[in-house]
Amino acid sequence: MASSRKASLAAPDEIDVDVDIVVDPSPATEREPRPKPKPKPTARRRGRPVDSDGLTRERILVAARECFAEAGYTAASTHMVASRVGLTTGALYHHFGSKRELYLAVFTEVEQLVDERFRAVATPHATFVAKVEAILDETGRLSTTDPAVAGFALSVTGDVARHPDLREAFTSAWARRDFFFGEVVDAGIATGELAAADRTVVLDTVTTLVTGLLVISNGIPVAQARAVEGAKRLLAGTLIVS
Amino acid sequence: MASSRKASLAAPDEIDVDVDIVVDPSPATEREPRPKPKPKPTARRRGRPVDSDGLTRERILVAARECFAEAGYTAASTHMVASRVGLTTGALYHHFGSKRELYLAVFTEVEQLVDERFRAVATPHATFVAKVEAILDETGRLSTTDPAVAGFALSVTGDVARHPDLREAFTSAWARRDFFFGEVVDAGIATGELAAADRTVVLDTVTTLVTGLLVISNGIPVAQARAVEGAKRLLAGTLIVS
Amino acid sequence: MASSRKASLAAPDEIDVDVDIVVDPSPATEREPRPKPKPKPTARRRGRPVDSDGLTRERILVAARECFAEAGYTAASTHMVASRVGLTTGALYHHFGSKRELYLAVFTEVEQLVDERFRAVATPHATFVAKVEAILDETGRLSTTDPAVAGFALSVTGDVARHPDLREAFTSAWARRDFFFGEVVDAGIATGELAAADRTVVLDTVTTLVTGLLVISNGIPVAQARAVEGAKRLLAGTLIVS
Amino acid sequence: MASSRKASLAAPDEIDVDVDIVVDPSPATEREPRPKPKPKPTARRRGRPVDSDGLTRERILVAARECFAEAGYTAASTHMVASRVGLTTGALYHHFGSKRELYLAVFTEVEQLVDERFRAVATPHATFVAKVEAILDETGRLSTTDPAVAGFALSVTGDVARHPDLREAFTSAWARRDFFFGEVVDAGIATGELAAADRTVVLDTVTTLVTGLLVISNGIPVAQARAVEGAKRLLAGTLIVS
DNA sequence: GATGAATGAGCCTTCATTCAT
DNA sequence: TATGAATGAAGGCTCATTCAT
Repeated sequence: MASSRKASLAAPDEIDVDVDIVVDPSPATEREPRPKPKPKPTARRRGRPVDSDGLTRERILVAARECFAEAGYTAASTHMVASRVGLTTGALYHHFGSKRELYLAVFTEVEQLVDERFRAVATPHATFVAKVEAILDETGRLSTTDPAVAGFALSVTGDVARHPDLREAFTSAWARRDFFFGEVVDAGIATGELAAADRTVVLDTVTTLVTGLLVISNGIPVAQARAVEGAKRLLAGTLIVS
Repeated sequence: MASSRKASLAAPDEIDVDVDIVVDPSPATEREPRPKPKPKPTARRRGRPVDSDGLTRERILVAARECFAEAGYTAASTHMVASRVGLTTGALYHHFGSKRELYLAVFTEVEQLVDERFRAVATPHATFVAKVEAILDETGRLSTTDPAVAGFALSVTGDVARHPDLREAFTSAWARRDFFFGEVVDAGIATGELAAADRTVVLDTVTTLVTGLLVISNGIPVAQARAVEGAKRLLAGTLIVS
Repeated sequence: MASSRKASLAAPDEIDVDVDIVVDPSPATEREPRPKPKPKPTARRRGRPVDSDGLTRERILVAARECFAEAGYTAASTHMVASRVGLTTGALYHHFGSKRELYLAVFTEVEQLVDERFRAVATPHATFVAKVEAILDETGRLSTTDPAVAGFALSVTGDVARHPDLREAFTSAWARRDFFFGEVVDAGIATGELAAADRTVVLDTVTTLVTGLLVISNGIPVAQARAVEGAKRLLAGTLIVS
Repeated sequence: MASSRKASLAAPDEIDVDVDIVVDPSPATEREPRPKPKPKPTARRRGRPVDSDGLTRERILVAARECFAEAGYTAASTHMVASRVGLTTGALYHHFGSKRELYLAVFTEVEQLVDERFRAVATPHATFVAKVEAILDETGRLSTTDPAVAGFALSVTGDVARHPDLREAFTSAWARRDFFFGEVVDAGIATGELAAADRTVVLDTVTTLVTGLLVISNGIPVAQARAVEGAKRLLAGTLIVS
């Protein structure tokens, strides 16, 4: 209800082109009790909702993930998250103690999800190159099917750097991913693809690639697809004729 | 006319309020982009020496760069910038019409600086690989000597994605860098190092690498150094034994 | 909020009523988890069905008294009270219609209790001075044994002044105490200790002393003890050598 | 600064204030454009051009004093203070960093004022009794001419007990007053009116009396006047016939 | 009777921005 | 040019209260 007002500005350059930043596929304009199969147009009543299904917490997490991905920690407001779920900010605090806590919860969930996906696609393969290729592919897939996850993953870097109090969970998560990537590299050393001395170098290189892909995806999806291919060919040694 | 707002955005409404308006006698329909008659002192006119103005302006830009790099667009406050220069926020508005304008100015400057540095180190080399290696090295150097620049470069990705109204300058800048990287790739095609058909793939791959390095640098500098090495060896084909 | 679901507790055999379960002097100290409803197996029921209501109600009153004493009307939240009893705020509303009503209930109870204690210690004595001394002593005792009562008694003054809608009960209570103190003074007039003309002066002076003691006690207990002695000696005329 | 606090605590409370009851004839009720800045001879200190309107700060302090006196720390909102001065809450923060800081500033000012007044009236007298009588009289005068000061002075006890972070200034202030009262008592010992052994007892008794008067004044002004008389006669030994 | 979920108002605080000086 | 004061819109969070279950 507060809104209205900026109507006046309306971006004159409606033309807008290209880029078109990612954006969540499910708009959820505002205020709509959205993910509900049964919309129930009436404004929410004061007490406990009739259709409470216990999924609210999960819905909040999803909305929060999108918001943080789209706007970052600071710019994403609790109101933004709440209204996307069709709640008031107060209700959010019934489920999460603070914005920070909410962020951390989203973080944990996302981090776990990404870790699982990477692990799932990499494990079946035997060689380092095959594993990394699978990871790169998965990175692309992730950005496509789950833009919010990718967006969030990107946001994290900046958000955490800026808000020291978010760092706690981040550190452990980063360690976990590092650990996983480490396993991949070690597999390469085992197969002889990599020199043991190059362990950290390779580790950081892979991390850089994946990070770069994640960032790129937030801008131009097509570019990411090509970059994935390029990265794979770089690994395979078929990109540069030499 | 219902302001057609891209449903896509969802981002916060930072958009400058546009309260604007001085008593505008013209009908409301007019949608002036902003009656700001900013002088745009970029182009020096009349031999008039910049009277300290240029000096303060530059100091503000430097401070702003740091702030935006450290905190991101939303979280960096005008006060933070002003106080770093030893001014009050009000004074800022003598040099820049708004936070957004300031950001754009910083952006332009940084983008130009980065472009110049990349160009400077790449040009002397003849081959694609050599050029890219030089760029990668320069990326590392940049992060070390000019963390604010690197930080800002990183922030940009997120900030721009989140604040549609910042996009304008971003698009052109991105195009410029793309253009430069395009030249580098073309050089590779000319030397036969790359297949013409791979142009875009390589372009995006290089971009991804550089982007990844920039992001990484904001977290663990050491990792970046190693990643630079790894990336170079990847290009050279000496990272993976195969 | 973490708040693990309490599910359990239940305690079906809550029927017991007993005499009155004196106010448990050591209720949940602070936000501690729920105070575990003590089973009290040897429940013996009286003829009344007493549905445990009286019990919970009393526990709430005790907790509320403490909270209001500690934090004042505004700052004491319903949550603070509820959690101290091991309930949710919603449950509070089963026993009291509103925070205000709860406050009023506590008020009435406390006021009555104080009145009774003062009356009990003063009555046995015959002279004004003896009665007042007894009251002063009792004030000290009250602050020590029942800090919550003393704290609340003090709080009242301010809370009532600030929240006009609480005034109703206050007025009558004040009248009651005034009435009692009036009796004490009248006793003094009867014995010839006081001049009839001084009635109101003495009345207000005694009130002031007691009030002062109550306030002081909330800060430094020791000081109160000394003040009690001082006041008594002032009455006895042995404080100032003259 | 720990200030001995009883573990059992129970803390005091908002003590009161009540200035109201009668329509407060004071300042701009709400939204008033701005009370004409009464030309208090701007004693511009130091050449520093603090600007002409150094009065706003003072106006805020006055309003805050009233608000805190009337409502206590918790219940007095920044909005309440701001609107009374004809400002928005935001403006408050231009002058005081936080509500707490504002409170502390008011506190310091009030404490100083009270101290000065007490000192001023007590000093001229030679005997303990005379000094105390003067103080008691001044307490009454204070409550009448400056209800906000008296109200605030009273509120302090409760507010400080409840908000530990306000304690800092309080402790020192309390010490200061104690010190002054100590001097008064010492004067009594010097004149032989008091036994040296009774020092603390007398000290606490006087404090209790003054405190009680302050509290009472917030409720029924007339009662206070009578209590002042009663207290003086108690000291003089003419209240009780004996 | 009690819980859990929700609301809506209000609070403290921050911030971009304006404007008189 | 620069400052200082001020505004108005949020923002994060708390709270009394309501109700379906």
